[in-house]
Amino acid sequence: MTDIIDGAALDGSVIPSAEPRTPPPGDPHLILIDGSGYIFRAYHALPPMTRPDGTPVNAVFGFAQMLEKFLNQHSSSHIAVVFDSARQTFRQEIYAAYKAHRPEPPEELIPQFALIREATEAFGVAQVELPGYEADDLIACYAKAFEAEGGRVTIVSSDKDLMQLVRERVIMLDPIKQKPIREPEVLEKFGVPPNKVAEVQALAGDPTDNVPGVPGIGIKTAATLLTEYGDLESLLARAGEIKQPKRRELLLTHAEQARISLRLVTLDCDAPLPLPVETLVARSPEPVRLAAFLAENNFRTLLARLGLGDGAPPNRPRPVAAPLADEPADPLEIPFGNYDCVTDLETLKTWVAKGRAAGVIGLDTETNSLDALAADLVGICLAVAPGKACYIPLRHAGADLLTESPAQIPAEAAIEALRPLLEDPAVLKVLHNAKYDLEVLANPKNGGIQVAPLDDTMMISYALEAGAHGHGMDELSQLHLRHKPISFDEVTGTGRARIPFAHVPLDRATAYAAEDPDVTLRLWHTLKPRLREARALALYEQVERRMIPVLAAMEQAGVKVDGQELARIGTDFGERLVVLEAECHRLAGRAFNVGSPKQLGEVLFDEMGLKGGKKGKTGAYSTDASVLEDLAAQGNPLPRVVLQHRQLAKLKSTYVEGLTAQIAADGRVHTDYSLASTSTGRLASTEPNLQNIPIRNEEGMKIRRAFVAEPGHVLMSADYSQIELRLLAHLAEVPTLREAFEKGEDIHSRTAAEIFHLDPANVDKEARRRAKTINFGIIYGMSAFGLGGRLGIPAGEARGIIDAYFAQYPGIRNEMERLKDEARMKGYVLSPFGRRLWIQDIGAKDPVRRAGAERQAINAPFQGGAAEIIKRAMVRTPRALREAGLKTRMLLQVHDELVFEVPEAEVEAAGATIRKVMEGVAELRVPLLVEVGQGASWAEAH
DNA sequence: TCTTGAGCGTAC
DNA sequence: GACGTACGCTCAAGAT
Repeated sequence: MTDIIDGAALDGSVIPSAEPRTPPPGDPHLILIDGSGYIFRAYHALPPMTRPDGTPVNAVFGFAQMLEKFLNQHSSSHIAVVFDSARQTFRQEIYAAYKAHRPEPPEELIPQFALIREATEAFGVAQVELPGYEADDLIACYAKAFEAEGGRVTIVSSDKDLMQLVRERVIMLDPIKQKPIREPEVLEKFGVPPNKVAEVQALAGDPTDNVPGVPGIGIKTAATLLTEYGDLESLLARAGEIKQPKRRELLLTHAEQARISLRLVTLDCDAPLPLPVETLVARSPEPVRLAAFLAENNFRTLLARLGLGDGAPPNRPRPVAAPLADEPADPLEIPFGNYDCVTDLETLKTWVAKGRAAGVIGLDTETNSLDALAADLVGICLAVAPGKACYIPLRHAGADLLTESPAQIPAEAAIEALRPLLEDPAVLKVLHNAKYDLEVLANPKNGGIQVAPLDDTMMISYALEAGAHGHGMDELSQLHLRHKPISFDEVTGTGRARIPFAHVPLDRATAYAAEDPDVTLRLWHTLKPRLREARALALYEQVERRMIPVLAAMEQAGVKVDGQELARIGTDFGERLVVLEAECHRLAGRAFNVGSPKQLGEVLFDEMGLKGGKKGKTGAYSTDASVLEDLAAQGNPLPRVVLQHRQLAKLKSTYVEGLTAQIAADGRVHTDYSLASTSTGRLASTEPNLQNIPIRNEEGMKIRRAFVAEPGHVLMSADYSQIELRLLAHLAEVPTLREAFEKGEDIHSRTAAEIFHLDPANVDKEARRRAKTINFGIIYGMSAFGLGGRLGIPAGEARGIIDAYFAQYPGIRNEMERLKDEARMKGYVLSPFGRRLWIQDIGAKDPVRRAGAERQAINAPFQGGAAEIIKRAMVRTPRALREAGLKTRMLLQVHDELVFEVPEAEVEAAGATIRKVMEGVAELRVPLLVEVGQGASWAEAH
């Protein structure tokens, strides 16, 4: 399962270095614009210009003007502008003087670089850069990748260094002379074909880049020599044979310099691709965005030329380099609806062809179940462009038993026709909540399709705006597209009137179903570019997107649960509950429902006269555990019995019965992890929730013993020790806590010694308990009142402890204040790895709500940082296990713990591999420590 | 009869 | 008012 994405989305390079494919229809053509060349020319060609706010913009204006003109004159299926992203590259390591005398860019140009990137995005053109690589290298990489896919490539640049890339399907275009450069032009310039250009340059050198070459040898001589000797190495090897003594001497003396020069001028075409080739697909600019950009920079002539000026549209700008000639320019104006229902194979094939030509498609499935692992595929929907979508019914039935099934393509035939598209490494599939559809389609009964490569708009939204709002498709559609999609309930009805989707008439099914991939594709166009702007692209590509197949595999694997054991526990609990209930009734003097807090409150407070005020806005008595504990301490026996009843009732209903109902035919329980439901980046687990299985007391532990391994296997648990406190020591830079973690000391004892000024040997249990409470309380933003309540001491005394804590650890207080300020200023706080965690209510007038938001702001980075660390471990561990030749499977994640099923023979190797990955996944200022255990059950693995 | 929210308790 | 993040169960009241 993980394999389908691994090679693709993971490193950004979806293009395998396989045989060239048959070119898809529609002439795949990638235009790569050398952004640096454009910038340089724009800057020097135009006199200084500034915006009203004083920002220099002459290069931005020139760049935008040139780009607009170019897009107006050329069109292609794919396009990108490539920028340099480093002064320090591998070339400086080879030869320190490389480009050493290049002056720093002029001061007025520096603030314009960012604006130029904005301009590129505003025109709807992808921009590519990669730290440590020059634009030329990236151009080489993308040319190679696209050519391997059967496409052709045009490089727009006048940089002669790029001429080495010219070949049959790769040409250059000189942007000044508007002249194509093919092999003859290269031959004319260098006297050799393109594949020898680098060697000529290696001999001749290049003063502008400080490439030394061999003194006294120019391009002409170099070409002659290479033609005679074949290649540089042969020439250097046989230099002694050269007749002219001077030339011979020079070559012999400077042979090594020539070799170094060759490495400097040879472009590196094996760099990772920062963006998948598919995302470079040409698209029309969003008029609103483009107009906003042009207006912001006061580019009125361009606004006017594009028909975007004041009182602009109705005159829509013409499509610029649009992939489909008949696509209108503004996605917001393309109507929803009017979708095709595909019921014959010929039509389906045309949709498959359209999808391949588009390179990016929206995809969604319709099924008969929310449970991905159980669902039968009922239909598939595709979108090939905004507004162009279809529904392909596969297993629709008549509305009732008397009505015949509607005509549709036999499911197997349709699936086989779609498989090449859905598995095509050159077609990016965009889904919303991809994990679900991946699992449905991977199921053999639904075709066993391995969808790749993919993007997930839910995860894109989550990477951008966790905590700001939900990430369901309907919500995002209304938020970003101002469109309310047809709801599922509208189509199927609700309650007992609900009909299975397979029975919905095809016209209504199509109107609903095809809208989903249409919305998804439009959301992708809107949201994907924002990842870069929010500095969230790496988070999305390297963590969130990779989690999808990892979690799918974990869900599919499931964990074995001993149903008979659960049944025995349930019987035991049931018998004891009967006794406890009778005892409650006896102590109350009457029968009542012990499970009803309302009735219990009446018994305890109205009838028995115990004291304990009201709570909550409903005015009801609170009867929670802390209240009952207090009452029990007063000497009344009933609360104690109720507490015991509550505990067993909880275990029986939620864990014994709830869990038993979830055991699948394979004897295992398959949870559903949600990837985008928390505000901090944590996962959540549902149906069943396997992240809150009891562990803290003996009765609860019995449940955990029912989680077992297959025969011949053990369960292995690996959990991060004190990860959030380590993050506290890391983020707040607390030297003494760092030292304690480095030495492996007991962190709470160390804290106790420091805040209570005790000799470490004299820290007793109570002091340690208080220190532990405050350590965790800090991470939760706890107040003196809360701490006092927790410790059972007056708030004043708790205040003293907190003051002592902050006096000892001023860095922590500073960090807490900084986080609150950050949230107030920006509306979000940054996690330790840069994720934006949005905080609701931080600007609320209501002080209660605002205080709550401040606690969230304090807690979110710690919780979110820990979540990110374990996610990184999760995307690496399966691969590491595989590469170690192990069959160990990762089954569960519980926030700071991973659970594996390990063949007995692999225990040692798996433990070592897992620990190594988990501990090495982040470099903090304190070490990460992972505790590993194993046993026949989850209880024993701890 | 079904849906919804409160109250409670489980985990990290 | 007072400790962050989740999910699921039962009860009870209100909607259908």
